[in-house]
Amino acid sequence: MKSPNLYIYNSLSKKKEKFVPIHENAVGMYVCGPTVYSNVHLGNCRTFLSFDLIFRYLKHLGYKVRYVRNITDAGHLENDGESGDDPILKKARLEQLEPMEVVQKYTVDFHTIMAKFNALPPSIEPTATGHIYEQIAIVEKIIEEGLAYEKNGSVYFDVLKFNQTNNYGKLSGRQIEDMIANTRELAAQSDKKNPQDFALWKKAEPQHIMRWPSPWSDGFPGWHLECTAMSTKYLGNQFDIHGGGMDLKFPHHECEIAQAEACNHVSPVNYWMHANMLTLNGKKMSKSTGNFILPDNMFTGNNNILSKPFSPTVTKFFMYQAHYRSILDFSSEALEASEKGFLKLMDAYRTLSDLNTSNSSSIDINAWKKACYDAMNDDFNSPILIANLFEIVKYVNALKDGKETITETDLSLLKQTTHDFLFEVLGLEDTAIEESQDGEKLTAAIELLIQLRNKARADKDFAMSDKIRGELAAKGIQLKDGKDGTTFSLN
RNA sequence: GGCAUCGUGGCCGAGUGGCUAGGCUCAGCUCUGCAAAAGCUGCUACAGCGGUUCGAAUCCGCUCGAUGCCUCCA
Repeated sequence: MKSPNLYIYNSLSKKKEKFVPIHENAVGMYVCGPTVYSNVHLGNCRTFLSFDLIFRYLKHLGYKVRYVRNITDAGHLENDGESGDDPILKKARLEQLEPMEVVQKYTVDFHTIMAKFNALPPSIEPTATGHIYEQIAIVEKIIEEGLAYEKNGSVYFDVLKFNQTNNYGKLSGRQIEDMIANTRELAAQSDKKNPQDFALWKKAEPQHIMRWPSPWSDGFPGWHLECTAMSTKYLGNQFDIHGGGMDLKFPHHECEIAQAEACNHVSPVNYWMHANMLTLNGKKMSKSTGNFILPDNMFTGNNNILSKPFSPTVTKFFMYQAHYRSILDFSSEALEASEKGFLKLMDAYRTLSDLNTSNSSSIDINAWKKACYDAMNDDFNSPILIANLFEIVKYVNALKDGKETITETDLSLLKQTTHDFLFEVLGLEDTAIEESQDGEKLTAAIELLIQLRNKARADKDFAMSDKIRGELAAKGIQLKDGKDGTTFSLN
């Protein structure tokens, strides 16, 4: 493959950097996946769709990508105190299920939703509970390094000691002094030496069902540990890209860096990438506050936020019209605007197949193609890519009107490039054409009505022609009279 | 309170030290039996106040406002 000129914004350096993978032509990428204790909401999906785009584009460039995205199926404590509650256990009690039934139920839901979005499955999707052994080994190593201590069956990471030789806070831009100065007064029951320390292993309370034996106690791993265990296991001590939602930057990713550096004495990740939040009513979507929408409820229209249902592909197109590092606010108006644009774009793409070619091109397709790649090479700038794709709407119309010309070679390049970006890179789906048998029958029936209407129009029987048009419109079938005949669309 | 990000035209949303982002809406026009659809054209914005500069919406400072993190969260 030719070396692409790809630049990635690195959260660690706060700069765009040229992307140079550790191994030529291969990329290791880890993304923090969901905690499966309830249905994924649309905000969660945005992050995974952002990284789906990145995964797809890296593959499109010719990289062999190993994309690891975990499933967090071992609950984390909600609070540091002993009274903390694990969301998976809480949900299990609520729904009267075994914890692993909860996990299974919402893992399936997650996969179903991501499939509806036409997101590619990751190369490896490991679970936290499947890697308890690896996590224990890491805790042992960190203790051996003298950077963790055991207290009452739990093990904590010694942040202050780590910070003497390393830089804790380099990802999130926090100074440990500030953190100490701003420590809130906690109830004093903690086993930690310092409030900044975080748990590597927690001893299970008697009522805690999810527990595993360890050298320190029957318990469960700390909530930053699984990602370190699974990323290093499948990608090595150092790998190219680590991604996740912006809200995981601190403390989760900061702690991952500390754990990995404590174990392996090297910085684990070359490029840290953070996808920004999807907001609703100007606030982050969040399960705990109830400010969220479930994907299925927007696909069906069963919600009181949106004016109508929106398909997964339109939703995705809407998201990709904003850059992954920008906050995106979710509203019915914005979705509707995206939907109209999307349909227009798809229409133009389809028309590409019906164009006439000439001996010369008046449009510089290679320059246009380069602009598309330049956009994506600039930190995966999908809004610019989409703006470029909208150019084909103008091309198609100008070519149809004979105002521009194109050679057969250029037209096929245009078609191929558009196809690649639309379907391979953005992973969109053309929903207009339902290739079902029912669809064919419906099409045949409507075309018959179109013929009858055109006959009526030719006979100046406008009462009849308007009746056909009106009745079909009432059924959600819109007729569109064009120069080359009448087509229809289903609303 | 601390750390960080952001504030762009009616709406959404890119980007940049000097050159039209793009989409949607709206208006006018073309087409049409009429309408819709489609197409064309038009609508020139960067929170406020200072500073740097030949030139800033883009860099710097301050003010105001919003959001995220600091407790589980994509």
